Amino acid sequence: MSGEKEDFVPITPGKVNMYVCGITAYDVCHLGHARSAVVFDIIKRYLRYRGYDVTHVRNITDIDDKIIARAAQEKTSTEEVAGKYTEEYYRDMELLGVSRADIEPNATDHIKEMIDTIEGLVDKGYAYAVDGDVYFEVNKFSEYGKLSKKNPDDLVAGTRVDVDERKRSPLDFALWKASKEGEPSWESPWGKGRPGWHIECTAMSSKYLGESFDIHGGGADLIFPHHENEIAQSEALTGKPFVRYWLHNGFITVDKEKMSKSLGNFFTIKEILGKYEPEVVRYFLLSAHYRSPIEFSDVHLNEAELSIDRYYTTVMRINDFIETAGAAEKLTASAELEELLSSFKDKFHNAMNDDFNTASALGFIFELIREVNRFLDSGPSGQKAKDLVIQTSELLSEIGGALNIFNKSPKQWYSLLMKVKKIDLSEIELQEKIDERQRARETKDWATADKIRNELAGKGIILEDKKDGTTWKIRAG
RNA sequence: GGCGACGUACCCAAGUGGCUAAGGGGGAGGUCUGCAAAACCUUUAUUCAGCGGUUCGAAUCCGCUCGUCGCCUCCA
Repeated sequence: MSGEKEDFVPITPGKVNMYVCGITAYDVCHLGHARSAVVFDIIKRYLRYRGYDVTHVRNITDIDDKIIARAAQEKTSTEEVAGKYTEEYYRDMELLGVSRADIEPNATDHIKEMIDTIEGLVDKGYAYAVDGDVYFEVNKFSEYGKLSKKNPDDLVAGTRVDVDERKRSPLDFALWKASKEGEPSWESPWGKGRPGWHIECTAMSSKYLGESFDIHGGGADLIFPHHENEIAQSEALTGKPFVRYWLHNGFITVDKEKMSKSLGNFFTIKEILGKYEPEVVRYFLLSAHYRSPIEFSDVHLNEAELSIDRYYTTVMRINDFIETAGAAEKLTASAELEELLSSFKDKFHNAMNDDFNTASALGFIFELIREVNRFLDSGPSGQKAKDLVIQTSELLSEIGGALNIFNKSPKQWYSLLMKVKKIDLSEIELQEKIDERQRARETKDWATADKIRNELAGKGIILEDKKDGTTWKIRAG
C-alpha cells in the first residue's frame, strides 16, 4: 500500500492468508497468466518452506461479459465455456509446476455471499440500485485511489469510459448487473441479474480468509480499477483494513509492449510449451524480479534453457563423482566450497526474504554450481570429498524443492529435451551409436569415431567422453 | 492531459549509501582431451541514460533533462 517494501508481519504469527486473482475462464491462457501463477506459486512455496502455515485462495471468474460473448459465439452455455477453459488453465499450470491453491472458488458458487455483501453496502449507504443494477458510489469512500495512487477528481476528468447517465459518478462501478434476455441470471433483491466482476473477490476472500488478511496478489494491470474497487467495497462494508500487503507482478512484454489479448501480441502457454520444456519457462519467469517487466523472446528462453542445462550438467557430474569416487583420501581446494556451503542458505534466504528476489537467489545457485565444479576439477577422492559433494547435492535439491525447479534427474532432463526438440532417434538407437563409436575408439579408429560424433551432433546430440564411458546430452539453447 | 515505473557490459539481469558492480548467455585467450564436449582459469562496465545537488563517501538519496514502458477501458 505504501508503494515501498515493508517488513512482513502477518496478522497471526506464523500464519499467512493469501488471495490471488486467478483468471476469467473465457479463453486459453497466455504467458502473462503463467507469470502471475508462477510468481505467486513461488511466493507460497517459499513462505511454506520458511515454516509459515499458508492458506492460498485463487478464484476463477466463471461468469462475465466475455464468457457470455464466447458462449454465444460457440453456441453453448457459459458453464461449458468456463468449465472448458478452467480445465485448460489447470492443465497448463500443472505443466508449469504451479501447485493448486487450497481453495479455488468459482464466482457462480458464491452468488449468495455476493448478494449479502451488496445488500450490506446498500444498507450502509455505499451503494445504490438503478433499474436492477447496483452501483458502488465511489464518492462515499473517501480513501478511493489509495492503492493505485490516483485522485478521483483526475480520474473523472480523464474518463474514457462511456458515461452512463444513471450513475451518480462515472467512477461508480457495478456490483450487480441486471441481466438481458437470454443471459444467465440469478434472483436477487434487485431482480434477475448477475454479479459485477469486483464483488466476487470481496465476498470470497472474506468468506475464506476473513475481513482482513495478509497478502493479495495479481497482475499489475489489476491494480486499477479491480483492486482499488475491492478495497473500496471491502473496507466500506467492514470498516477494517482489507489487505496488509499488495503484491503485483509485472508484465510480459513483446518488443517492449505488454503482452495482451487486445494487442494480439500474445503467445499461449501451449504454443510455448511446444518448443520449450516447462521448466525452461518457469526458470525464465524467475530470472527477473517479479515486479519487473520481462521481455519474451526465443533468445531469452534459449538462455534460460542453457542455464538449466548448466545446472543439470553439473548434477550429472556430481552424481558421477558420488558413485565413482576413489577411496584414497584426497581433499584438494575444498576451502571455498566448504565456505559457500556454510553460507549458502543464508544468502539464498536473504535474497528471497528481500521481496522474493528470485533472480538474485538463482545467482547464488550458480555460484554454488561453479564452486562444486571447481572442487571436482581439482581431482578429489575419498569419503570426505564425497561427503562434501553429497552435501552440495542435498543443498541444491532442498533449494530446488523450495522453488519447485531443478527437480529432475539429468537423465529426465535430457529425455525431455530430446522430445521437445523433436530429435528423431530413440535412446536405444542412440546407445547403439555410442557403443559403435566406442568400439572404433578402442581401436583408435578416430575417423569413424568422429564421423559418428559429427552425425549425432548434426541431430543436436552432444557426446562427452569420460574415463569410464561416454555420456550423451542434448544441445541446449 | 493526470498518475506511476524503469534506464547497469555485446545480450539478459542482481545490486537502492561505503569492501574487487552478483549470476547466466556471448566474444577472445588458456588448462584438460586422440580430437572434442563439459568443466575450470584469465579477459570483456575505472563505471551504472545525461547534467547538476546532498554527503567524508552515490549506480544507490534529491532536482532537472532525455528515452522507454505501463495505468487512467476489459486485461495476469
